[in-house]
Amino acid sequence: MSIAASRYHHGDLRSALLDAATRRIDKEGVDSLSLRKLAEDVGVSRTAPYHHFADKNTLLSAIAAEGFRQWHATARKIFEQEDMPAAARFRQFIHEYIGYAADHPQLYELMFGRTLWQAQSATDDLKAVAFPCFQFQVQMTRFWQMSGLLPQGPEPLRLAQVTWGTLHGIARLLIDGIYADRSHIDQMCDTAADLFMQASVDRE
Amino acid sequence: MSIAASRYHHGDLRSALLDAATRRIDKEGVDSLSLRKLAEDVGVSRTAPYHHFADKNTLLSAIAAEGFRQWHATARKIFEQEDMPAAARFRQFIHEYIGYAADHPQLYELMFGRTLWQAQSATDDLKAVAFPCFQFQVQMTRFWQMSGLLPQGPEPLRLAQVTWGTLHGIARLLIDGIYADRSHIDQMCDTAADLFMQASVDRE
DNA sequence: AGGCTATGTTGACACTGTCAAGATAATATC
DNA sequence: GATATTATCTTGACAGTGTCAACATAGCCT
Repeated sequence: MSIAASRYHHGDLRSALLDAATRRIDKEGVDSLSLRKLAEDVGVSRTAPYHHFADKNTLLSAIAAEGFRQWHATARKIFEQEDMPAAARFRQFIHEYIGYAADHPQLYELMFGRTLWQAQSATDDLKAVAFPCFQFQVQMTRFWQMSGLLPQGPEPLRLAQVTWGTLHGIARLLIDGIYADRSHIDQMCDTAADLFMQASVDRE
Repeated sequence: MSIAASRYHHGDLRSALLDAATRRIDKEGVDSLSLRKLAEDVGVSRTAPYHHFADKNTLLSAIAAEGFRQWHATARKIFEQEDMPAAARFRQFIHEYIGYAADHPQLYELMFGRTLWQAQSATDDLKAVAFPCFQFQVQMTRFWQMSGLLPQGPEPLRLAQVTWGTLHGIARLLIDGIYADRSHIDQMCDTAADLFMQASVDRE
């Protein structure tokens, strides 16, 4: 029982799986992740994971959920820097969002990609973490509208869908390598920020 | 030789495969498409497709390429309606783009998703069709900038990446069912259009 | 000590993409 | 028109996948 490697019960297989999976996803992407390779990584038989996750999808959902928790915390931190002017925070938020996606492309893909969302495969657990994250986006948008940073005409939800859509779209074009690459990141972020903020200037 | 069903050589297996695949993708999505089911659909053995496509990826690329050809033609048609004011054309373009994505979600996913682009799996053939399509987006952006519809500050390429990113992002949020659904489409499009065009108003 | 439950194991199944080798038909060549 | 070449299609095989069923082990509670 003393030597960790030689015991029958792993001890903390659940987190070991999550760790290994996260590492593998980060390296090779969601698609090439197999439960069997994963089990081997951790030194356990093929079907052992099924005692901790109902199926592959549940495991992926758990990893994505952790990603949302982290991102939500980061977003909150940026948004709540009250010593910084709203416009600067807004700009920083955009850079951080795209930066997060560019730094963890595979995780971002998992969090916001069709693998989990398209066929209603997202776990209730995942939804419970993700939706507050989405709603926070709307909250921030409302604040930026009230601050005069963003145009006040559209409903916050609509505007949030569009601004977030922009960030999401840029992130995806980058990640998937479609007509955009990492060297454009900062310029793209600034262009987006300018576009949004200029749109709010009052005119008579 | 007379009865089509009973001949050894299919006749036009290549297009039959493309047709069947396109139909299946439209119905069930790219992910659940299997070459074997496809072969069965067409009434041919599992490995017959390999005489017409190097591998699954090549077949998918061919389908995506056809999608790009179609979309490029549509975009061109909208853009070249010279009797219509530029602003209206711009707005229509946005609606059509999102509409196209919403009407053919699975094809859109294939065309712009990681399946083909992420791991450099896109065929040279596909790239040859897709890149002009991307570049057309930049061309249009430049025109809209010169027409005063879009802000003239940023480089056309950067601005195109951002505006296209917005459309792409909205499309993906819709398709993947992330905090947006079909009933929001028109409002989202108009919000985006307003946002972009308002940003171009001169101010002193 | 006994039994219950959580956790691990091997075996099996249906499914996938793809390669190799052989069969057949259309086509080109003499 | 006979023959050879080539395009096309077939079956067989392999390694890989997710997941279920049946069984084994160990930890914990009474």
